[in-house]
Amino acid sequence: MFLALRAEVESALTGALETLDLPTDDLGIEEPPEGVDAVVASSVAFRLAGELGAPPAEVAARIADAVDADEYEYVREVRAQGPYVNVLPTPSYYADTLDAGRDDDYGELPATGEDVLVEHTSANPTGPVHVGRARNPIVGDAVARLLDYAGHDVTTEYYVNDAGRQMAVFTWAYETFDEDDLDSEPERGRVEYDLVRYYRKGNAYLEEAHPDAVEAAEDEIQSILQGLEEGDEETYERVQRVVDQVLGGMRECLLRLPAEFDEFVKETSFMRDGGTKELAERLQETDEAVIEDGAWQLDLSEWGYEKKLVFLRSDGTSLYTTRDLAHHEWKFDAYDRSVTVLGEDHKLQAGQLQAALELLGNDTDQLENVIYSYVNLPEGKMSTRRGTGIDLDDLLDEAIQRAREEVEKRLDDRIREDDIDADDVERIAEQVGVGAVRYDIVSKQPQKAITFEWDEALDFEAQSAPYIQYAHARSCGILDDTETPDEADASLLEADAEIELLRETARFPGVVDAAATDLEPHQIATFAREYADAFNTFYRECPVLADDVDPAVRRARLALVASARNTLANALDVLGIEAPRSM
RNA sequence: GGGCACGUAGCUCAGUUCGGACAGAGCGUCUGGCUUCUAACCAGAAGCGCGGGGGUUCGAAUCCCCCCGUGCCCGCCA
Repeated sequence: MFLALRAEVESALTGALETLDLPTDDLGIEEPPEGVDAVVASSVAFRLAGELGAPPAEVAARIADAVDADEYEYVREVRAQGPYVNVLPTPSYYADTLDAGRDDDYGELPATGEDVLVEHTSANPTGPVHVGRARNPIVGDAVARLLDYAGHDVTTEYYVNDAGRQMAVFTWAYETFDEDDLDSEPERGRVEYDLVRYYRKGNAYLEEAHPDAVEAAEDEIQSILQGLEEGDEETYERVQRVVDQVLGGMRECLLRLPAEFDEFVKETSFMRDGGTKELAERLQETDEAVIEDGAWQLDLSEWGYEKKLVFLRSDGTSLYTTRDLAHHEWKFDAYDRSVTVLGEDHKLQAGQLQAALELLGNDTDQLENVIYSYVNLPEGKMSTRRGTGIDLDDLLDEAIQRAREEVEKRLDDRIREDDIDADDVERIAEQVGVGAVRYDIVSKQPQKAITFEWDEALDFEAQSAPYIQYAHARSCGILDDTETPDEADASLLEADAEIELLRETARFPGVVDAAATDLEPHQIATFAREYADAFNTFYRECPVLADDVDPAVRRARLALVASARNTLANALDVLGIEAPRSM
């Protein structure tokens, strides 16, 4: 309802300003602070005060007088409060919110018909997913869900980097070394934990072995790269044997979050279909293409890049960015918009990619990036190759373990109404543990650096998923054994806590809209926390099922609780966090 | 050296796009609350003037300039 109200306010203010013969370019619409009855406000009077030579308060009063609230469904009254023009909503604003909130899909916006591709994670298939890059699947999955809620047709893509040097190294190492050569047992039963040992062994060998031996190995690695470039089928099969196994394990790990993908697009596919070769030829024909030291490069100084972008090595082979250009033209072909979630270390590359795409005549307005900073350990960076880092599997296991302890502690602490068996404990522990990890990451602005600390990542009491999940479980506790009334009179909701909760409920679709526009799922995380605050206050102050509650009031409160349950469940759903029915 | 990010209570973070109502939460500290729909909760107290300095403005955490600190990037790697 908030979006509808705001639209009415825009129209009303524009009309009022036109009546007064004032400019309407900036309406100064904002949400008032806590403690103000208004739901929407405007600070436009400040700006017009100078022009009119009158104090802001007087201007605000004049504007408020010029609005006829009767023309609008949700605007009850527009009044000046000091220099602000404040808008109070009609009873139907609350009544319609109470109705809309009871739909299971409350918060989902109407379909836009826009096809959006969200590429995220795309971690090189070299080994177990570690926490350093865990931000990518968590933020990426939330962005995809958010755009879905905002009404777009979303496809998620994992771009598989199976053509680079590291995969050639991996393939060589996998074929060269035996189990006996490895100096450690796999840390886990899953396949990527087994195979990563070959990758690490290979890298160590290249650093430590006799120069002659290293040269022989390098020859083999080069022949793999050349084979891929030439589209040699046997080489391709050899590399894929490693890629598919490791990727399969990584997918299982990501599924625990859960992060799922509609498409796995392989980098080699743009070599095998000739797309990269054709693209390089088009680049060669541009005015910006130059040959330096035998390599084809792009002079992108017009776009502000000092560094030239090499797109063909002196031996004629393509580079990652060359293939990624073909990849992106493929995206542009198939989708209306393309969003990529990537680490800040790829920022320069992404900028050059965009410039090159423009150079090739693409409309890059359809391309957007969500950039995040890596999660580091107190002692430094995490690395798959060196084997330093916390595995995402370990983090999730630890989170679930700590959540299980909490659930069990609470079982001992108090007598509960609901019956919880061992399966329930396990389910709740998983929902809460994984949810806590996701919320910890998705609730922060992605561009801020995070240093990983176990106790911080696994703090269930701070502003965390469990707090929001708990509010949801409480709402279920009220609704579970109760008939949800068909009729509910919103005007009976008069307590501060009730009105506040209803106001917050009304905001939800608007928050989805804003967060999706900005590609910022953390806005949903902030909202969800504030919403849980409002619900918990309501829960404390307004009994629903108590005997002395008037039946009509009870019906209204039940409807409000149903709206709250849907809002909490869907806000969590946007973030990819489960909403337990009991905790 | 250059480019890009980030710097808000003791700690972890919202707020910065689009400048406006007293700068907000959680944790921690202190106080009170479970015969009442789940106390992973609620209510209250103390605590920051937004890295530093200039500027623009009626008004700056928010915009501009300089400086300091931290991170990332500046490969014929990905």
